[in-house]
Amino acid sequence: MISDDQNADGSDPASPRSQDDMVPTLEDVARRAGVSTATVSRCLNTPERVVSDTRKRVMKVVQELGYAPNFGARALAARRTNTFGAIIPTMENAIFARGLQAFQEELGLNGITLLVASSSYSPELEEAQISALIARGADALLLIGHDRTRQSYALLDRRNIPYVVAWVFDPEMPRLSIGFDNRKAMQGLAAQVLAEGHRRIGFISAERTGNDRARDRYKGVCDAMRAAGLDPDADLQLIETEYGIGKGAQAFEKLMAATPRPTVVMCGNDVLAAGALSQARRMGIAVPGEVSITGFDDVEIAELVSPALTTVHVPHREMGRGAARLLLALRAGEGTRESVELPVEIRLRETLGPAPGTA
Amino acid sequence: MISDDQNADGSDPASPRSQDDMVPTLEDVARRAGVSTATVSRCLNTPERVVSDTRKRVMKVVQELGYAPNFGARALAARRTNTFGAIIPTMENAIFARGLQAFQEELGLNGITLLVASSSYSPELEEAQISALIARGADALLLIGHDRTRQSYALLDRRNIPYVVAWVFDPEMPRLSIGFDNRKAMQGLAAQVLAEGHRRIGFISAERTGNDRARDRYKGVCDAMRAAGLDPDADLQLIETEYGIGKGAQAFEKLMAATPRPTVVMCGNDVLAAGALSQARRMGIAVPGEVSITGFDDVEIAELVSPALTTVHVPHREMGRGAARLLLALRAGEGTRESVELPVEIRLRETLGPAPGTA
DNA sequence: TTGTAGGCGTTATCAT
DNA sequence: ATGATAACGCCTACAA
Repeated sequence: MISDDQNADGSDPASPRSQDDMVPTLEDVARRAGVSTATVSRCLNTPERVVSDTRKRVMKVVQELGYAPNFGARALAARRTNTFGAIIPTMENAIFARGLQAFQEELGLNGITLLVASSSYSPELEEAQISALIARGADALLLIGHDRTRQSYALLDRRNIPYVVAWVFDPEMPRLSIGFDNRKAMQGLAAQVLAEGHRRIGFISAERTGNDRARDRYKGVCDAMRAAGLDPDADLQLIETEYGIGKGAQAFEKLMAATPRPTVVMCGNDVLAAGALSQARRMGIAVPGEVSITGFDDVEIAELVSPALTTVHVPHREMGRGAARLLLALRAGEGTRESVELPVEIRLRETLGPAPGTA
Repeated sequence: MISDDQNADGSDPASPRSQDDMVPTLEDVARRAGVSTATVSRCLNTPERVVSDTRKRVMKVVQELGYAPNFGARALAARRTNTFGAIIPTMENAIFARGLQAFQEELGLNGITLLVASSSYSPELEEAQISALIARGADALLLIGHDRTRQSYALLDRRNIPYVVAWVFDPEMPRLSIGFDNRKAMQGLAAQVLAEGHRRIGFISAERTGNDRARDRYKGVCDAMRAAGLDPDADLQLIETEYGIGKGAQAFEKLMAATPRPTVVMCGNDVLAAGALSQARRMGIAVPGEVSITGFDDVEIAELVSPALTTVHVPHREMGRGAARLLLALRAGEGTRESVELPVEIRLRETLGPAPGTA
């Protein structure tokens, strides 16, 4: 915590680590307040069980010394941490940031602290993070999506850590989750697209390995196509790419190189779609006149861009808040084991129009 | 980790929370592997100091039992946590998300875990978070800006926790920091604006209380105006607002209601500017023909919007990475006590043009 | 109401 | 190379 070598102050090595000695402990407080450590502990944890007079005295000393309980010791002795953990793929994606903010706010209301880790979409890394959070005594965990290593689930099960899978609701998955049905949602949007007469579809997907949301969204498009008598293998052109406006732009350009061109480019998320849109402008392609574009998530940029993006609105904050409540209930032993499906809503804005040549 | 009241399990109600009994400890592993706890500990921490044969045996048992060291106990005994903490105002702001991601990546490379908390721009809340992170044994802290309670600094000092103030470089502040000079940067941009002939300036600022970055940016505009012989009190119209595209739009509308209108609306950040821009379009005001608009930060939307936003580019990722390195060095005792000023760059794009009526 | 003392799971210092 | 064992800081029966 401090320099070991730097302070080569000649003689009486003036204890190069003079700070640690100064971290006050419960005992320091107790001694200085003239009470036992038990009393100090009570002042901090169950103030009502100590007479107001001594409590005041103790709290004063606590202030003076700037005492803060050692979390490790406390966890060790009390066997609970009032800490929840969350592992998200990345903080750079606004949809997680927003949901997490709500998650944290709800937890804060209940006196519990949130630890956040991000896995960079790597199941192995996520496994390590889960392990780390468990080791840190996380009372419960928020996870994104169902895709993870078998060991991750084994870890969770063995310790019987309450957890909830968020951002996804898959009726076929038995795990407790809160979110929406990505496949169904995208299918709904695709149905709208097909209703506009589009038959050649380009799809810009986020990377699907280790990401069930992305996979489901892709499947949703296929579902809708089949339902309309189309063959995804023939009429759907897929590009998988990383996250980012620039990536969406590149993918769009590639898609436009095909002959014949797709008449609509559906995107796995709004950021990709925003990139596609900007590229269309750059290429002088009219949207939705020549090509329609759709997104997913309905983040702020969806309304900002021009023409405004047709997309699927997802209740991120509600998901975060709901996840917190589920976990809180679970921890309290209330058997809220029912997954919750949140509604999404197709937002028809300006980037989706009829297929060119349609009456 | 367990409910205190709930499980009033009268008789044998199938113990609703039978997990805790099964959490393996070092001792369990030791017993099952037929070695001492010390050896197991060594296998985990200094594997080179234990013969390969026993090590394999031990690790096998570790696997079987799904053992994970108890963090609290470890912190207690080892007196270090390999954990850094970061407190940001909000996760919903992309500039922090991005910097934090880089911060975390750098830390991960060095085997240290990051704990993130957000203060919602409240100094009191931040103080509590600092305390919580210290209690959790954070070895070092990343903080945003200089504005915080006196007690917060007292806390930090008393425990001698290494910390770095990021997103800001204020030559007048002695504290170790990494970032850029918000005031100077905004002054530079404002000078450009003035050079385009603008004389009536509208400024949409983020809320300035508890936010020195916002204050400094505002001051920067004033500096530039004075340098050009203008009086900020007379020629600058200020609106302070919350974060968000919608808020920027509202503020812009309000600014446009003035007579005479400002010929340029400078914004404290890109998100506000994006909102202003969208509102201009909505109101049929030509940008930059009738009104120029500028942002700050150069986040992705700055290039996405049309016309593209003139703004100040800030190296968010470099800040995160640099902060990590500073902290790492500090912890290692390398006396890198020098604040680092990162360069910003004015990005002249399309939303800034000459003042109407200028030759 | 308050104090005493045992124990929580690891690490680290000595021995062996 | 490995094993005992004493901390580490706090909580919580239990006793007073």
